[in-house]
Amino acid sequence: MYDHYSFEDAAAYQIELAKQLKFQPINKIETIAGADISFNKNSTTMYAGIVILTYPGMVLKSFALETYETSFPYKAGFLGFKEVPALLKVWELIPNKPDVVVLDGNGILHPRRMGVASHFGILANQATIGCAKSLLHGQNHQPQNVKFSTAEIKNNTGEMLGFALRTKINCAPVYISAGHLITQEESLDIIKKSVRNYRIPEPTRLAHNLVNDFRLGKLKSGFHEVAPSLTLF
DNA sequence: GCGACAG
DNA sequence: ATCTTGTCGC
Repeated sequence: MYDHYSFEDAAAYQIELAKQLKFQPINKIETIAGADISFNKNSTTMYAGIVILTYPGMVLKSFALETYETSFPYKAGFLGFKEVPALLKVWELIPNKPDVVVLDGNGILHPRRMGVASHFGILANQATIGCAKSLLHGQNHQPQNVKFSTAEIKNNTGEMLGFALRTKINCAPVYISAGHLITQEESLDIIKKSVRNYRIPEPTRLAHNLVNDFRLGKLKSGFHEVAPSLTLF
């Protein structure tokens, strides 16, 4: 899909896509999804997966897995070109779309406001949140070593582009930013409510686990419903 | 030119 | 991202 794009073309395309970004609160959230990619080093095969869980219960309900071929290389600032095409393919397998999707990477916390979460959000016309494990753009003070302590991230212009969030004591923070069709504050709130006992919030953590099992042949492609566990009685 | 650099 | 052993801390 983007295999023939030069980085110069890609940057111009990101600037155009960014003009379509919209930030508004989500009315009601009952389901949240996590999306991620896994691949073997030096391979063009991408193993994409999207998991859907209840919100705020964080109970896994279903998940979709699919492969996609791409030769677009990884380059800081252009992650969407490598991952979004594969994610859009798995996205089609989901019958009932979730209320919001969390991506492993940034939203508008990006030099051209078009991180992988914003990129996917625009193309899928879907509310998205970016949750990165390391900082790509901007600067911030270190949040206190207290659970859910935050620090604003600003760029050299002074624009507030996201938050560093300490999801677990003694662990490095994660970086949250709005992707599309959501606000910065709501993105932060939703991620806080999606954290359990790990540094990585449940949507992205489970997506990462399943996509890795998929790559290792432990799971097959397609849409899967998870048998409801009877917590009752 | 120098340093930074999601996954 | 993936590969990969030991090691530090709760």
